[in-house]
Amino acid sequence: MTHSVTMRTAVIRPLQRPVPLRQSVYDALIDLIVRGELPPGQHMVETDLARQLGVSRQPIREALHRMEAEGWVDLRPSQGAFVHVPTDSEVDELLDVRALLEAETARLAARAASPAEAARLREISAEGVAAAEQGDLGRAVAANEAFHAEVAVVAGNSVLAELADIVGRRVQWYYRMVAPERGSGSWVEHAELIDAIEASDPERAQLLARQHTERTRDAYHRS
Amino acid sequence: MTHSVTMRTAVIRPLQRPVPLRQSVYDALIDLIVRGELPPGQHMVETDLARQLGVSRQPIREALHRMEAEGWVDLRPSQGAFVHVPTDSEVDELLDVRALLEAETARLAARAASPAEAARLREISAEGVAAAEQGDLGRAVAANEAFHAEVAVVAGNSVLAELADIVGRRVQWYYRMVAPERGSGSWVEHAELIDAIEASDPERAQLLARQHTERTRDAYHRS
DNA sequence: GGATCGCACTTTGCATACAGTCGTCGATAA
DNA sequence: TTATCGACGACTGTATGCAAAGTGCGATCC
Repeated sequence: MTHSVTMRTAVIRPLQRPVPLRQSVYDALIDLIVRGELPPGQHMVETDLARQLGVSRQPIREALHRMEAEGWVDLRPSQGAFVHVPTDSEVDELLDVRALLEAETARLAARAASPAEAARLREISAEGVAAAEQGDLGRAVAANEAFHAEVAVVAGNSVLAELADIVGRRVQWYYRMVAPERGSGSWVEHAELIDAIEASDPERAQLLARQHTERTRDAYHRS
Repeated sequence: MTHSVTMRTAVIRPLQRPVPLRQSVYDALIDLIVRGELPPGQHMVETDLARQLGVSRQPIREALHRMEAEGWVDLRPSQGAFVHVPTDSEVDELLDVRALLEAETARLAARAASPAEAARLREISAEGVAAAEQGDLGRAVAANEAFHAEVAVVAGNSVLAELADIVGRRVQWYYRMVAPERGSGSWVEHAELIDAIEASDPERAQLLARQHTERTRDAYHRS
């Protein structure tokens, strides 16, 4: 019987539990904000969102609370949720933090990367380049996220990875508000970073990641 | 009338809106966890907590969701909340991140500190020393938190401060589980840090903060 | 005796209901 | 005409209700 063979060799993973509604709502709302449908300062009325998304207020509330913790919205007591309005100084602060987290992630990745992992990074990078050349913005953004996620995995610090992810997504949002065309990442710089990681050169990887973020800052300030 | 005088000189601040129940619940639950009343792995049943705290399930749920985002509990779909069980590797990761954040905070603080702010830090430090000498653990812990908070304020990056606060509190929790006696902070090391900040020596402040966290790591691993 | 199936209880996830608070608009009086 | 007070409407904060999913225990069969 092929079954017994399958049973022996198959990787049993903890299965996919039903995705809670609050998670879907969270994703949907973040998307609305990032895409600019909900502009900064916008009052997000729970009842309206609930009706539009076809769910009750409960999952909406839970998503909004999480979004507040991550800095997407401000929750004024007994007034409700408002899309967060970033100030210039706050953007600078956020970029500082991102530089810190990304640089450390790159450093750790360079210390720990195996040849196979480096190859995987090159793969993703190639996908990103291809998408960018074809002008497929969605695929390029996806590849960019995959790249950062993979570097974080290689670095092997999940706490750091999670923080970097949260901070990174907010930076992406702010960045797109001033430069809608390119949020796909600079693949030339990524290639250099992979070189450093593959060469197991932590200091260089750290420096490159930091420069990468600083370049984002310059681009932001020019707008 | 003294009133008009008061009106003129008083600092009008945005007033304190009613504290949502979820905030109180959040504080209460964190306290229960940190003090060990709810041990790691413990199943936190919403109904029970609601009855014990005298509120409905709703604020409990909201508090638990926030606590999940900050790493205090794990939320298994359709099973509920469980007090997070830290692994050794996770503690190491967390300490790495804390070292990173605290070091950067110290560096920024040293770059920006005014003499008045340095004096304020010395004040808090003195309070901490006094509390420690009298064996008043509660006051010592409070002074320790106040110290870190003040350094964060001086550093002037609120995003960084918030992350450092969240990470720091979790480290405190883990630390107390293995060394209940001293979670009050080492005031000798704090004094050195203040020296560096007062002398506007960012590199030295950064190094001292990093060493401070590494010492925490050693103490943890010895237990 | 041991393993397996099924049932009942527990608990969460989501929906709905109710009450308190805030903002706004209009009426009234100076 | 303008400022102030009051009532109305809208929205949030909290509580409760209901259905589905999960777990554990006991009965049953091998």
